[in-house]
Amino acid sequence: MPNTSLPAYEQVKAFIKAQINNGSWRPGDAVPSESALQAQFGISRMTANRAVKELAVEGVVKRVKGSGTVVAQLHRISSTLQIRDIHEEILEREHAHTARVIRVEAVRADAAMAQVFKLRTGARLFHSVMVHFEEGVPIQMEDRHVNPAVAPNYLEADFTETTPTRYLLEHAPLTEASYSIEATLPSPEETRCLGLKRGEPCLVMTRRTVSGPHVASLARLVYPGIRYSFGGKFQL
Amino acid sequence: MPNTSLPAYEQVKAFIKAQINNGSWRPGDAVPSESALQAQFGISRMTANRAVKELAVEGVVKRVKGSGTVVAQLHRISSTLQIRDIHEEILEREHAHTARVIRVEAVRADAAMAQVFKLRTGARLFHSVMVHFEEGVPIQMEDRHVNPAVAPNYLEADFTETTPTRYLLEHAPLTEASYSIEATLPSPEETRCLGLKRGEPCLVMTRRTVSGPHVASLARLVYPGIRYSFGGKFQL
DNA sequence: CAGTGGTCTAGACCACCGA
DNA sequence: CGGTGGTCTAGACCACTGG
Repeated sequence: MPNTSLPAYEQVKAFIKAQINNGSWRPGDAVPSESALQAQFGISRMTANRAVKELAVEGVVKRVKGSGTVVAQLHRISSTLQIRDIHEEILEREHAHTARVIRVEAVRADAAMAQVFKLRTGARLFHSVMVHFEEGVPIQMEDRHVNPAVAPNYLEADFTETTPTRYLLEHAPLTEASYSIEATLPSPEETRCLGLKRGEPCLVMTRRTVSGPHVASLARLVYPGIRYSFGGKFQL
Repeated sequence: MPNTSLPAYEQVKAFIKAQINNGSWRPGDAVPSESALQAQFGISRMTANRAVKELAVEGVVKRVKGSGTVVAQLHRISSTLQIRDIHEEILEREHAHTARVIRVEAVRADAAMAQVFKLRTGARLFHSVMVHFEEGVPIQMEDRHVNPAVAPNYLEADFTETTPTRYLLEHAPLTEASYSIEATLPSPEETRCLGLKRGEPCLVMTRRTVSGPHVASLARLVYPGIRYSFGGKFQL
């Protein structure tokens, strides 16, 4: 009873987590039912429900309708990987963000790009290439293709003032995104623009965004492997 | 009104998401208050609260106590990065998992390792090195240090039968974990064990797990950059 | 001050599960 | 069948925000 001021459902959550952490309840063991918790803590069922439901969302317990609640088998080591606008990310570290625009142009989709955007080969696409600097140090090279249907004036945007990510989010409501992170060796141009030495590896995030019916954008974000890492934390 | 059978709170969530996705409500715009939704949908306040609260958890809207709810500024492109036992991950792809144990031993902590584990320099640690294969192809090299306090019999485990991750999860309830993902060039030993060519880059995940009062384990997981990527998806 | 979200209650009906 | 979780209601008190 360390905190009587905590909300009741938080106290119930803390109690359950404590039983799991100190080993009293092993994975697969049953967790008290909502009505049992209701009686034990002198709370209403809605409050007990909220506590257990949130633990289920966090992956700590597993609920089966009609059957009961059990401690989750493997405590998931999971974490929310935030993919954010590089501008905001740098500002949050209280650093200065600058950008150098290398290329903004209209291009024709090759077969691979056409497939990504669900357009025909040769369809018109916008293409931008730029380098982002944090405190003057190159930290990301952004090579992006954009569907003209969602941002017809993309070529006129001033990307020293706003980022493509921000521009797109403001002009095309985001409905879906997928990404992958890989390690690769950069191309000669990427090596030069990021100020890398020969053979130095990079983290590459490829990100595809969807806005309503359209595939909005495909971005290839190249980070110097030695100056950048994706990280996260998870707490039970 | 496509689905009258959907739970009421899901209908409210769908309504709000639709307004955002079709551009009627822009980032920063106010979302109707709980009492307004209550009246509009003919539901109780608890139900309206649940709908908006879940959207807040998903990052679609932002709530400020006493002030109100607004559409989130930047729709977070976020995704749960699952960090899982490599054995389960491979089985889920319906592939065969095998492992080759290279080294299992007790070592003395150097200064850096001691700091990670919050032990004194020279303290006894367990150390294991192994390679995981998917369908016979090397896919991860795992170099792991383990705190003897949480797994005193670690050296006796048969890691061709179980993975260190699984062994630790079963012997030490997990309370906290942090990780980072970087791109690096592998060491000569890693290059050899993973069957890489010279200069081929790798994804390295460094993962630290905590169990109760102890730092349980520090793992360095090396993946061939060309054969592996971390990926995820996000849907509004 | 009135309006907001945060929390909570004491009921309720339902679909589902296992015995 | 009884117990479970999933959902919902119609109230309530509180702390906080803004004008």
